[in-house]
Amino acid sequence: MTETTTPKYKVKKAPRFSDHPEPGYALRGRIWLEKDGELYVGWGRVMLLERIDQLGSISRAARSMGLGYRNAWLWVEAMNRLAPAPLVEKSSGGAGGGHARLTLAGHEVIAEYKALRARFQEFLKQSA
Amino acid sequence: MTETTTPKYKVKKAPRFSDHPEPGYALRGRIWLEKDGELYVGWGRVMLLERIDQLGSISRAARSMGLGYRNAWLWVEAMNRLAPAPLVEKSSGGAGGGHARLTLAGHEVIAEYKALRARFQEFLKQSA
DNA sequence: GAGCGTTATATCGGTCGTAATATAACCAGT
DNA sequence: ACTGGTTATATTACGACCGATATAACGCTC
Repeated sequence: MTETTTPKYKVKKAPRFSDHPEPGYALRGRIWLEKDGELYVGWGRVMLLERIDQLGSISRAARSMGLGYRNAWLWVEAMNRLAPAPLVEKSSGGAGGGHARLTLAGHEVIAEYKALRARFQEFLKQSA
Repeated sequence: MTETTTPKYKVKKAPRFSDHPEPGYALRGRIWLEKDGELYVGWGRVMLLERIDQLGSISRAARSMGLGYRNAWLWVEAMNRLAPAPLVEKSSGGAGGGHARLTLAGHEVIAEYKALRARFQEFLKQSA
């Protein structure tokens, strides 16, 4: 008999951002900010904010990072709702169809999170 | 008209372990160990190892922490496979139906991860 | 060898998040 | 007015993970 090597169980997954599946053992981790237990800012959202800042629109930012527009829009919506002041200023219609720009608060959040993340990466490296 | 307040979108989630949904802003995070990009040890798995050590069986450990036996078994299987040496020693049949015990390596992994986690908690507190 | 509780394994169904798709609203330019 | 690309929103479909369930294998005890 051909004994089709029983496929066992599959365990893999495909995380969304910044995965460097190195060989051997590795210490990995994630950090994020919550507001009242709800996700406020994480790495993906910060990347989105940066792209919006660079490209001027949610849809372009989403496309550029392989993210669906729907999700991108939901994320922006959530961040604006959870932040003390909106991070992204949106407008539909008009020249070019519309646009989205970062507010000062948006830029600040990017800077804060990236600084935090840098310290965290350092922590992971130290602890490895 | 009664205008049934459009339910909008839902965003909530229900993480598995150690969640303390505090009000206001909070820095949260998770760390885990991977082997070749696959999850090796995380908080849930360490909890499982501890329960196995205390209760002497996978099924009792699983029940005690509201985890399905299937998952508990899969986790143990994965950990044993990914570890340099098995963390859990299993045997079926016999007195009591069978049992599972931690190896020395199992105890070491628990200690290592918990120490790491403690440092991480400290990091989160400092960075908040 | 019958019983028992555990390990071991397969299968089905629900749930949840995301992808894909579709469509409307918007509005400065022309 | 019409155009064009974006924001805004709903709907559907799909795939992964988990819970529940079922059943076999195991081996000590009686």
